[in-house]
Amino acid sequence: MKNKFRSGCPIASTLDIVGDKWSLLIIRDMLIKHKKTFKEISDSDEKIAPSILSARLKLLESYKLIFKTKVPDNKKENIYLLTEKGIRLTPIIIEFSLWGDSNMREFNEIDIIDGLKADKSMIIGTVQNNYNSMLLQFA
Amino acid sequence: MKNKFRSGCPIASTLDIVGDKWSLLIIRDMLIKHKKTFKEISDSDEKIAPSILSARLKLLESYKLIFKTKVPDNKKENIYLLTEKGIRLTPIIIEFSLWGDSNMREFNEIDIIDGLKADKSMIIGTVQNNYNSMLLQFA
DNA sequence: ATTTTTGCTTTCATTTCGATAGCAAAAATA
DNA sequence: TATTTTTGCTATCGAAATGAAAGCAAAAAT
Repeated sequence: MKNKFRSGCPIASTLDIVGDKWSLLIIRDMLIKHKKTFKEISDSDEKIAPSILSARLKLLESYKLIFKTKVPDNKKENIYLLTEKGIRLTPIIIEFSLWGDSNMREFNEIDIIDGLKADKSMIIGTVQNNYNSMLLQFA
Repeated sequence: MKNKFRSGCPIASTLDIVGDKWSLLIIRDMLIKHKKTFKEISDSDEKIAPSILSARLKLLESYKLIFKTKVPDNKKENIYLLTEKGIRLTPIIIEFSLWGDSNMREFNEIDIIDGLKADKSMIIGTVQNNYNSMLLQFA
């Protein structure tokens, strides 16, 4: 894996990893919808192609935003879970959600998301707590 | 301009506009470094190609994140400024900065950014206030 | 009057994307 | 046990985006 970082700027470096059209949607599905398998993530509204999903999962794993595991009773199915690093993307996801909700209605019909009017840090806390609770069954 | 939105999800819709490797870096330069001309933005650490910068500025303008103006004593130079919609991206930019600062040091040497330890909403407020103050000279 | 700067556009090679098909191993079903 | 279905991918290939370099006209500076 060659060095793909354009500069030492933390914003640019973050964009170098998740600055594409798909990575943050994969994270969204994992973090908010608790999707865990290739199949589940494939079945999103936005129809990600398997070749892209495969490549993104590998990349996200290489930067330790996600990790791969299995459950004892299924030898085939991979379970993809967010690491701490990945879970810490929650504030970014929530800010994207809030910005789209407030600023894109002029150009696209935006879904109403329940609870988006609540206090920001509470939303972030809730999302992270819910994910961590779900994680316990794999610990 | 064809409809390029993949779904009604606010996160996906935001990604459809600024979900590429360059748009948020252009916004960063405008918002934080107060860059205003094609030349100034071209001279970033990350060396954006003029063809890409040109295309991005047009796109950001079409979605009303930025607007173009001129100063009376220079007929050539375009001045690019952030709109309200654009300025409202501040929380996203700050979260990218914080996440990169905390999570990417393992993979890239990340610049130390002054004042990033301060209270999040204070940082956001300061960045936005500074930008708005600068804007006054064009009002 | 000449040179330099600015804000682009054009060109074209390279890279990435993305739709579709395919496939082997495992799981489910008969 | 045999067959079918599901899962988690990989391969292929045309289309789109990226990016390096050159070019260029209008304006500004000298």
